[in-house]
Amino acid sequence: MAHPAPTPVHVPPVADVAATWQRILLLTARVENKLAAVLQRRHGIGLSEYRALGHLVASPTSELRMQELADKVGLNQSSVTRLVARLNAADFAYRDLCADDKRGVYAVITDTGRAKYAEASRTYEETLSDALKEEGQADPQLAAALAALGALS
Amino acid sequence: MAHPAPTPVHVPPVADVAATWQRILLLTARVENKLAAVLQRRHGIGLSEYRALGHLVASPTSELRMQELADKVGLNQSSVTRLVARLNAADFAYRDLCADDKRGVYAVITDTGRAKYAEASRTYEETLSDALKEEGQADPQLAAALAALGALS
DNA sequence: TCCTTATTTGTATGTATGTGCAAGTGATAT
DNA sequence: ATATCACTTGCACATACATACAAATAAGGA
Repeated sequence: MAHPAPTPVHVPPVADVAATWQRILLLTARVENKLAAVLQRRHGIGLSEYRALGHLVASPTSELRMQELADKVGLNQSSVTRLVARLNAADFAYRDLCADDKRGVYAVITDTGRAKYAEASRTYEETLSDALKEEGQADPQLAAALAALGALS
Repeated sequence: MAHPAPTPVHVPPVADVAATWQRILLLTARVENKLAAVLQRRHGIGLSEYRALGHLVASPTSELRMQELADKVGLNQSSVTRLVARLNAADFAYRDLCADDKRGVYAVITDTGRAKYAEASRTYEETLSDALKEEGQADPQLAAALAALGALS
């Protein structure tokens, strides 16, 4: 083959979708593991618990129906039953029966839960920002993608 | 305050890192769940199993040390012991003792495993591409980020 | 050198946990 | 009544962590 086209400096990396997906998964796994570890160590709380508290805090009424909470945290109903049980055991939330529909159950955040969330959220945000920044430095292409989402700094 | 700076047409969406991270997590959760479901239904195989087979196929020697495999699939060493046990039970791989280091164990893919992977990988790639495309359509900003990584089409 | 002992390495097993699915229960709606 | 809804419970499973074990390697002492 005479005169093969000179390879451009930046070979556009062939977009192997599966390989790219794996990179994304490894990113999320590393960051999530770090978040979970830090939250557990510094505040004695799990990721699911933390996020559930976050959604409860964000609720104007300080409470959410079990199914709503399930949707928000991305767990199924049965998992949320147990999650709220754990929050209850830690005194971060309690279960309140719905007055007008006796099937319904509200998960309500307590003051203790609020305080725990306030405390943990500083750690969470900081750890998350740092972790993403770090990942971005190791992989500029990833950094660009994260920046496009507004996930950096 | 007189003369506040006129708000530009595109308010740069305030980059709440945590909220963005949640979007990414929901994306991965949805896609991974879909992949897992389709793989399980059409090929009777789990995601971890599929990915382990992928790494074994990619190995020039068709085998990997347990710890190597653990690193690649992003699982704990003990989880890989059980993962390979499942692959073994399904006749997709077998365990081979390392000759020069009797502590070492190789996980070796079988022809059956190879065939299963070849078959499942078509489903996997297709499902993944479709799912990402779909997610991208629902969220243009996400689409841009995915495109930056070469994860689309 | 050879033997003994300690440390490290590679993997396996016991146990606990969080999760999903399927089935169950009681309340509501049609 | 019957079906549907909101949630809970029983069960199974994949995973992580701590521990155990066996092989390899290192360190001394004769």
